[in-house]
Amino acid sequence: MSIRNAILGFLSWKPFTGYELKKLFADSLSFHWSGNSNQIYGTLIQLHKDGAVSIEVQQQEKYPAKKVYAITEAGREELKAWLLDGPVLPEVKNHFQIQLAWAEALSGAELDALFERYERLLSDQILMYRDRAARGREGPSRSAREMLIWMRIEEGRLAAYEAELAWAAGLRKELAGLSG
Amino acid sequence: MSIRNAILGFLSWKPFTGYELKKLFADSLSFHWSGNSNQIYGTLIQLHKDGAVSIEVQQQEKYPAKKVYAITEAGREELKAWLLDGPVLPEVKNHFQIQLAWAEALSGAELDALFERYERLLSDQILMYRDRAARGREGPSRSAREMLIWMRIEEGRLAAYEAELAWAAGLRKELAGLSG
DNA sequence: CAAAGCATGTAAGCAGTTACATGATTGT
DNA sequence: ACAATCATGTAACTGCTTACATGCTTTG
Repeated sequence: MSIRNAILGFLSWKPFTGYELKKLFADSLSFHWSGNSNQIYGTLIQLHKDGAVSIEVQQQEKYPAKKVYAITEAGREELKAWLLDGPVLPEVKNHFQIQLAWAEALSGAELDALFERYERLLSDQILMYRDRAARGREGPSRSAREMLIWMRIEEGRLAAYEAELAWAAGLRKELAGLSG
Repeated sequence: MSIRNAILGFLSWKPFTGYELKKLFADSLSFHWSGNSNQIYGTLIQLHKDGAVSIEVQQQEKYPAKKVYAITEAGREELKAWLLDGPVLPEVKNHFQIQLAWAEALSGAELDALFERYERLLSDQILMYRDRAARGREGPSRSAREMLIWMRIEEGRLAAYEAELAWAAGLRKELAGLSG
C-alpha cells in the first residue's frame, strides 16, 4: 500500500509524465504524499522494469525531452488486485494529542498558547481547503459514481479537520474552566 | 517529533524498563507506535548517550537483570522544549479513501463488498475501544487537568472512528442508490 | 536580471516495520 | 508439552523526506 498504487491509479486515467505526476501529488488535498521526485521517478523506473507501464519518449523543441508513461494490461491487473485487497484502517499520527498527553510540565498559560497555535493552524488549513474546493475541481470524471466518490472524499477530509478544531476548542474551554 | 519524545513523556511520569515501555506502547490506544524492541531499546541507548536518562541495573533472582531508566534534568528540559515547540497538523493516511479514489475498475458488487469489509473493520475497532475504555483507565493522574486531557484524547479517537464509519456507511448508501 | 516553469534524476538520512536471536520461568 | 512472560538486543528492510544537481525557457 504505497505511492506505487496511486501512480497506477493516475495512469489508469490517462498517460502522464513523471513531472506531471509530481504536480498531481503536490497539488492534491486528498493524498498524503509530498510528491518528491525521488519517489516518483524511482517508482516509475520500477514500474517499467516490472512491465506495469510503457514509456514513450517525446522530443520537444524548446523543453527537455519527456517520458510519457502509460499503464499496460499487467499494470491494470496489478491495480485491480490492489483494489480487491482487504481494506486497512486509517493511520493517524496526531502529534498535537501526543504533546497534550505529556503537557503536565506546562503552565496553564503555556498550554493555552499551544492550543491557540494549533487552532489557528487548523483553521488556516480549513480555509485553504474551502478555497481550493470553491475554485477548481481536481480529479477525473469517468462516471457519476467516480465523481460522487471524489466529492465525498474531499468533504470527509474537510469534516475531519473541522471536527478536530471543534474538539480542540471544546477541550481548551474546559481547561480554562478548571484553572479559572 | 518521534517516539523519543513519547518515551521521555512516560519517564517523566516514573522510571520504567525498556520492556515495560514496550508494553505501554503496544497496549496503548492513543499512540500510533507498534512498540517494537528495535526502536525502544535503540532510543533508550541514544537517550542515555545524550544524558537525558540515567540507568540503574537491577539484578533479579528468577528473571534476567533489568535496566530501569529514569529521566534526568536534561531529559526534562528536552521534554519541555518539545512541548513548547509549535504544534503540527495531524498526519492521516486513509488507505481506504485512496482505494476508493481509484475504484473505477471495480463492479458495483465488488465496491460494495469493499465497503462492507471496511465497515466491519471499523466497527470491530470501535467495539474494542469501548471495551478497553470500560475496563481499565490507562495513563497517569497527576492532576485533574491531566486526567481530563487523557480522557478527551481517548474520546476524540473514538469519535473519529465513529465519524469515519458514518461517512463510509452514508457513501455506501448513496452509491447503492446510484446503481439501483 | 531574477524567479518560476519544464523535465529528469541522485544522495543521504529518518522513523518506522517485521523477523530473528537468546534463555530462564511460569502457567495451561 | 507448549505457550506465554520476563528481559535485552540485532538485522534487514520499507516508505518516505529534504536537499542537491543539471540546464534550457519563459514570465515578471
